[in-house]
Amino acid sequence: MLYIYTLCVNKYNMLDRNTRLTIIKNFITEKKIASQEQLLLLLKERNVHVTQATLSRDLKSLKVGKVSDGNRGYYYTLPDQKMNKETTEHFLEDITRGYISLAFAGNLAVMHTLPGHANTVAFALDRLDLDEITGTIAGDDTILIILSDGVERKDIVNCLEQMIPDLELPK
Amino acid sequence: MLYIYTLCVNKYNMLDRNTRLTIIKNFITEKKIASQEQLLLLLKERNVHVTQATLSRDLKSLKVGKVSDGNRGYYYTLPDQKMNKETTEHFLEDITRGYISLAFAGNLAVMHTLPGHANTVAFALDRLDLDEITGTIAGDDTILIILSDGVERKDIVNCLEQMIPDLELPK
DNA sequence: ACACAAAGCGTATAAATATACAACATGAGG
DNA sequence: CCTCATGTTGTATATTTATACGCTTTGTGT
Repeated sequence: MLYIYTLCVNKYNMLDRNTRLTIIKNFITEKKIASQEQLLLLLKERNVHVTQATLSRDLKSLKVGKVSDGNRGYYYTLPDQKMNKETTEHFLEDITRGYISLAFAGNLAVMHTLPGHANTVAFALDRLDLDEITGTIAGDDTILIILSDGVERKDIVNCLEQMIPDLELPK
Repeated sequence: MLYIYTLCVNKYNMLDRNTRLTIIKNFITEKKIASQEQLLLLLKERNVHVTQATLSRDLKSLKVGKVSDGNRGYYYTLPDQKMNKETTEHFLEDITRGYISLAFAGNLAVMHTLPGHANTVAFALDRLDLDEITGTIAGDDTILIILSDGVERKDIVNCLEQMIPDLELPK
């Protein structure tokens, strides 16, 4: 992951707010951050100097939550973006966000997703209305994709690859 | 929803801790609770008298998180019970606890479980990361298991038998 | 250029949450 | 019965997070 941010500063040496929010989002996605103080230090390492008060406001505006790590700790999380926008672009984003892997068995395809994302991804696949896909069934993190008659593995891989070049698809 | 709790109190008039935790879980499930103070009042209405300190400890032990409501507010949430312990031993226990039977159809396997256990068992099967299994889809008491290419029925039976000798598997 | 409104920030402080500590309760072993 | 180890709680306090207030910046209309 590469962080890109402008170095534009005003006379008060403040980084642009949106840039800071982006950096914060990246930190929260990548690391398990337990407190604003910890985040403050991480930002300081990146030469982003703000106070705890600003951070508190930033987190609220990002709608960041705090959840258990399963043991004794807590860490910040970004909210699930289950937006209701109904555009192809949005569906592709949903797929990209949840996708982990794709495999085949017989005439079925099995897509693994992040936990809880299967529904969102399957919904997106349905709404894309692809000829190659007859239907999908979603569990929690697995989607069964029923391929249309005569559709080969490479067809569906090509189809997905064309729409979302970033996906790590099977050969 | 009916709340059931014992009225057993000791000489310090304290309700049983587990009972209180159950009541708290119910509240958190049903309502959007934004602070410990609010929860304190709700409990008081049910004649459960504790201090904020105890509540803080209760929430931590329940691994309760706090997430955005999408607007300006935050509310408590219980963690997904799926992501708890992540050890092979634990997964095998989950399978043993829920397993009822296994059957085959084509290149698919169908596992029956105790009602409500399918998700837990399927999650465990997934996380064991077996070569023989391409994916699973869980309903309430049934799991569809998609076998990997070239895997025979006896392969999957052997595999499960080796890991969990106690299971009653098909001959 | 000027006035005004809106947004962003830091300081100081308030509000919310966590915890150190000591008291009491409970259960196991002697 | 006693003693020790463990667990639960309240009080008081520490830590963490949110916000009121005043200042600076930026944009907009005149």
